[in-house]
This record gives sequence, structure tokens and C-alpha cells, in this order.
Amino acid sequence: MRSVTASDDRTAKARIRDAAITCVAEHGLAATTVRKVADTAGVSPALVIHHFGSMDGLREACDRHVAEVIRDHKTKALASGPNLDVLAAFRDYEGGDLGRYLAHILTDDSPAVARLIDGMVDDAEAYIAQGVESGIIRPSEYGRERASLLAIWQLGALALHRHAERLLGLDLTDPGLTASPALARYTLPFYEMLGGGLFTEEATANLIAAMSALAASDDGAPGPTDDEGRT
Amino acid sequence: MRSVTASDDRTAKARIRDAAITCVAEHGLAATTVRKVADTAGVSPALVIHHFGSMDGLREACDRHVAEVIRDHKTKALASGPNLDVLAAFRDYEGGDLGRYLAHILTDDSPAVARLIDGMVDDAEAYIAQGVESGIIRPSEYGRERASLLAIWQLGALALHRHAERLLGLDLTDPGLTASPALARYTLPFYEMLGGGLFTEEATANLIAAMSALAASDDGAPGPTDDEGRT
DNA sequence: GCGGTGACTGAACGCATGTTCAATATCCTA
DNA sequence: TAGGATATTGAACATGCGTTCAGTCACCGC
Repeated sequence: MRSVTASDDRTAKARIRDAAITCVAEHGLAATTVRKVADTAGVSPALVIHHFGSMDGLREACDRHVAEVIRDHKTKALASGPNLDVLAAFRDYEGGDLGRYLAHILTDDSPAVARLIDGMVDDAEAYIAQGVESGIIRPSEYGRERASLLAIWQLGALALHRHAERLLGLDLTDPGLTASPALARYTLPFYEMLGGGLFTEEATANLIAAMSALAASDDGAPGPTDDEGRT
Repeated sequence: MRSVTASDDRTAKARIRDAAITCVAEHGLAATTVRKVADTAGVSPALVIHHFGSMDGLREACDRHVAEVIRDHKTKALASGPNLDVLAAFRDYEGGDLGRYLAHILTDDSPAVARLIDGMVDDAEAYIAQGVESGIIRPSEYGRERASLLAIWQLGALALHRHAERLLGLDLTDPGLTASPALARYTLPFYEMLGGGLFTEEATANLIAAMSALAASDDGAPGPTDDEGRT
């Protein structure tokens, strides 16, 4: 199944890397073998190793490339104003492989993925802060935690996109989703819950009081295992 | 690394099944091989196949067993009143393997997992309906979707528990979490967002109006690919 | 005690994997 | 144009995989 045209001006190395990303996106990490990648890229298995040293090397190169593409998209997106939808950054990428690639690597804990996610949380926190200033978002007692939770929810939904598709009827990895009416099936309950609230005022007060009491019962508990200090 | 004591009164078949669940929970699906499971259970690789037919058969048996344990827990939990925390049902299970097992299988789309998740959404929907009746939860225009989204968020966070641990400082697979002060680091921003709301009233109205307009631009779009009809 | 049935094992099979290596083709530089 | 580096290949390697199979062991009804 060679999927390269005769006039492909990418270098073989780039073709191999892209083939690997596509393969992971379509079949997952475990099913991405040297021979499948080589076949998709239209080269021999030996060349894959020649260019990337090992299968691990290829994996790292893919992660690096994806992180770079996302970084590019983010700086571009920054110009068009803040956006709460952390997923939008890579949904509309060529071929749509990026979202599905991420969905697959999100669940294994490589340092590269951790760095990628931490960066997304940083962005979310900054966007939220802007939203608070401009009166769109309510201020919070838990700035960093709120951004983290929001990012985890969004990325978690991406990781479970197969189930989201079955339950809500929309494909979170679809590059055209941003402009699709199907997006409403996700965002309308999203806005309802995060706008008007899920719990009633009285219940919220009770829940927070109960939780605060539990939290106060042990203040020496360790916080997030983050490099930076917490504000 | 045989991890069975001399006086283990479980049948060999049960020991193999439990060993497989532990192995998946600790090392993931791809790294769970016949030989590793056999070694953990203290039997020969051939016996694993003898009892379960194949590796796929073992996998199905594990899924079935996990589903059964969760069902048991749910019926017991039902007696002590409704609980919004869908994760609590299996967090406090022997050894804590269940949560980590689920975290690993959540992302591959077997029918068994889909059924499990659909069942959780059903429960969440029922619990939420009870909450609405008793005045704890606000009524919604999107009953089923709201329950689905809530379940996806919770389960997505479980799937990304490694990142949740790094970002929020709590282990969602920890069996003792329900009684731990660390839980507050997840639930306090949770209650804040889902209680008071994330967006301001004005912003919410704008967001929903914009999204509704987009949704109305194509009403023939397919809904969730669900068996049951939608209400 | 005997025969049969199921639990259990060790050794082997065929296959797919990641990787190595010598050999060839292609390109760039001098 | 000669020559050295780089790109690329096919064939082979060792390893680990799931699975098979003949054979041993223990139990249980007759």
C-alpha cells in the first residue's frame, strides 16, 4: 500500500515521519511497525532505521514535529485573538492526522507529551485570564487548577473521541468540525453547564463547604508535581 | 516474578484472569503478553491458552469480569443513594487495579467497553434526573447530552490520570482518594465551574446564541449513533 | 483398582517484530 | 571527471510473540 505519488517533493526522511504520524493516527502506536511505515512512505524498512536510528527515534521525531506544528498554529492563532477551544489549534491541520495522532499518544506518558500538555494548560490559563479581564469569564479562586481541569476535560474528550462520537454524534478529530453544525451537540450542553451552572446555588455552597472541610483536615498534602512555583 | 502465595485458594483460571487485569493496569494492553500473565499467575503459558482459548479470549474474559464487578458495585452503591461521581464506583476496589485497568482500555474501541460506558451514562442520566427532582441540579435542555458530556469528562480525566496527577496533584486511580483531602484539588475547581459557572451571564447568552445559529444552519445532521431513539 | 476426564506442562512451531550489514546507487565537491 | 559522503536497498539475524501438541499428573465415578 504505497501511498506516495511519483512527484512527492518531500525528502524521504520527511515522508517517513509523516507516514509514521498517519499510521499512528489510523492504527495506534502498537500497530505502527517499521515495515508498515516504510511501506506507506514507499521506502525500505532499513531506510527508516538509517534516518531515525531506531523506532524510538522515529517516535521522538514525530512528537517533536507535532509539537512544532502546534506551536506554529498557536502563534498564528494568537494573532486572531484568544480562543478557549484548545483543540481548535490542531483540528484544522492538513489531512486531519494531527488530532487523531494526539488522541493516541495522550495516554502514554512520555516527557514530550507532558511538555505539550503543560504548554496547552499555560495557554489556557493565559486565555482565561484575558477572558476574565474582558468580562467574559468569571474570576476564580483556583486559576491554575481551573485551567488544568478545563484542558484535561477537553483533551480527555479527544482521547475518548470514539465514545464521544457514539454518545454525542460528532467527531472531535474532524478537521471541519469548527465550522460544522455538529459542534453544537458538544458546545451547547458545554455552555449550558459552564454558563448557567450545573448545580443549584444552595447545593454548590453545600458541596464546596463539605469539600473544603475535607481539604482542611490535612493541609500538608503535596500539591501538583510541577516545576514552576504556584501562585 | 511469580506473585502468588502458596495458599492461594482461587482457581488457576481466576488467578490467570486477575493476573491479566493487574498486568494491563500496570503495563498497558500492548505489554500484556501470555508469558508475562502466566508468570504473574504462576502457571505455564500453555495453561493460559487452555483456559481461555486465545489471548483475545482472555481479554474478553477480563472485560466481562470488570463489567460484572462494576455492576455489583453499582447495585450496592444504589442502596446508599445516588452519586454523581461515576468514578467512585470502581476506585475503591481490591488492589486498585480496576481504575488503572479501565484507564487503559478506555481508549480502544471494543464493544464491551462501549457497553460499559453507555451503562455509566445511563446511570449518570438517572442520577442527574434524581438530582433535578431534589433541587440539587438545575434542569437542562439537553438531558442525555449533558449526562454524556459529564461522563466523558470524568472518564477522560481517568484516561489521562497521569497528566491529572502532574497538573493537579492527585491520583484519580487511587482507591483511597474518596476519603483523601487531595480530592479537593479536583472537586473544588469542579464545583466552582459547575456551580457558579465559568462564563458570565452575558457571555453565556452570546455563546449559546452564536452556537444555536450555527446549529440551525443544518438541521438534517445526524445525531448520536445510538441504538435507542432520542427523546 | 480401573478408566476416563480435565488440569497442567515443556518443547516446539511459524510468524512478525526491530535491527544489522554488506552492497549498490546517487549526489556533491574538488 | 575522480572520489568520498550520503541515500537506499535486500537479505539476514536474534528475539519475542501467540499458539499447538504430545505427554504427564491428579482426581473421581464405577
